[in-house]
Amino acid sequence: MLDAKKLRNDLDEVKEQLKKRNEDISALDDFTELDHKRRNIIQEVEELKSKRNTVSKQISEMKKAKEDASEAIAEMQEVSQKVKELDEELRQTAENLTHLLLTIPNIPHPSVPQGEDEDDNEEIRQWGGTPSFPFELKAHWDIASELNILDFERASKVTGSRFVFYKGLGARLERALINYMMDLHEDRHGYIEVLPPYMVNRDSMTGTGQLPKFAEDAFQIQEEDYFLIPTAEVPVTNMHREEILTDEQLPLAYAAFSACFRSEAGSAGRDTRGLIRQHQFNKVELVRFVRPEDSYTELETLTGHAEKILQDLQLPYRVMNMCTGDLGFTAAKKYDIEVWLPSYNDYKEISSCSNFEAFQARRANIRFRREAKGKAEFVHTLNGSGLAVGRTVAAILENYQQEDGSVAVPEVLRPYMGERDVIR
RNA sequence: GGAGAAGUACCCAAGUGGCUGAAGGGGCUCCCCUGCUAAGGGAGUAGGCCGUUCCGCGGCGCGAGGGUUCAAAUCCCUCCUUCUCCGCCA
Repeated sequence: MLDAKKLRNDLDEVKEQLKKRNEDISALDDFTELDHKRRNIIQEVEELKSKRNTVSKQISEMKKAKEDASEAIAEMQEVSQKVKELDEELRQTAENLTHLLLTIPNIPHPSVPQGEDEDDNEEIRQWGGTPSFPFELKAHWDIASELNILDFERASKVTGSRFVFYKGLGARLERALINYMMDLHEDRHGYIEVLPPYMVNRDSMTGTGQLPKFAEDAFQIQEEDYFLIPTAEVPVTNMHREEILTDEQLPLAYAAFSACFRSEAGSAGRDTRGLIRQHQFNKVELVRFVRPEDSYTELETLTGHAEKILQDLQLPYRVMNMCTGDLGFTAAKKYDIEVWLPSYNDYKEISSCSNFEAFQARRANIRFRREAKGKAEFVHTLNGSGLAVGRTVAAILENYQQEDGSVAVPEVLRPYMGERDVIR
């Protein structure tokens, strides 16, 4: 959510900034009118309430003095009726205004390259080069089925398409990665470990920006107004919804492992094979609450924490600075980390590291105070995958495949794999 | 899931319709007093949000949302959370 005061003062400038996103922002045209209407009603209704408060007190005194107050009471009956009508009108107007604000995307940071779509994203750096294979390489789903460590067929029988059973050393590899990532972030990068709820309520989904605009991307629980989390970002960021943090608490950093659930609406036919696009997948998510002035150096720190995993795993990757047209609704700036997938002969997103500035904090009302008596300010929130576990498994299977069909185990994972050095 | 009880400020807590724009404690901050400390005395402690003609004024705030009333922490309804007991369960 953007700052209503900023929209009031610099609407044209905001529009100019948002145009770069290549998105429909015509809803903003109604802002000024709604904002004025709201403030006019407030003035009118508060004047009446003030009068009512004063006269009510007089009525009380008149009654005590045994005077006749019926005239004043009759008058206040009318005032109260009017107040009721105006309050309703105000509620309606404020709701419209809030809804409008909730559907306007974040303003891109000046360091975000301007562009229309993913082709305009800017490569920041590469790591690890691209490996060549002296034999015919296989896609991870073929490697996995030959090793009997992933079972897509039975998962579609038991549930449906885009679900998977991990089996044997496949399941072990997934679990090893989760433990490896969590240990690293907790022990070396200073994150507090969190195991969050996998369902959240509507306010939480609104706080981080999944609702109201992107309802079709989420799975919703029928009996309750709950949603399966599409990422641990939602429960973890919302942990501090409606809170005022102290300055000493910042920067506050959480690492959370969770399953993630996405309906993948509109992705029919894309990445249909393998682990890349599932309705349920595991992810380790890093979430940071920081002082506004620190958020851009924090974004670099956060991205570095995610990159460290890939470096330890010796997986080639590149870091992309997402352009204005590919930024996503909530981010002011976003780096995608893309891992090399030999079967795609291309890089594929494995982590997304974003600075939301105050966009989520304003929606979720997460603030901090620099001094005990100081004014509460919005924090900046950031998050990034560290990493998507399923895609990491895919990358390991493909990059570590060997001619005989086996897969070498990355060295850092061996302690987590019962000291095995190969999956065969 | 059933039955009961409770949600008031940083914490505890009084409060059954109008001097409650919330008593009283505790804690915290500042001051006084006594070599230091403890004890004692005094003052402050509703923040937050919203509006505004912004060193001021006004509105809303007693779990949340509605309702009754000239007037609601107080009466009524719905919901949420916590606690106790029962049931079920990993």
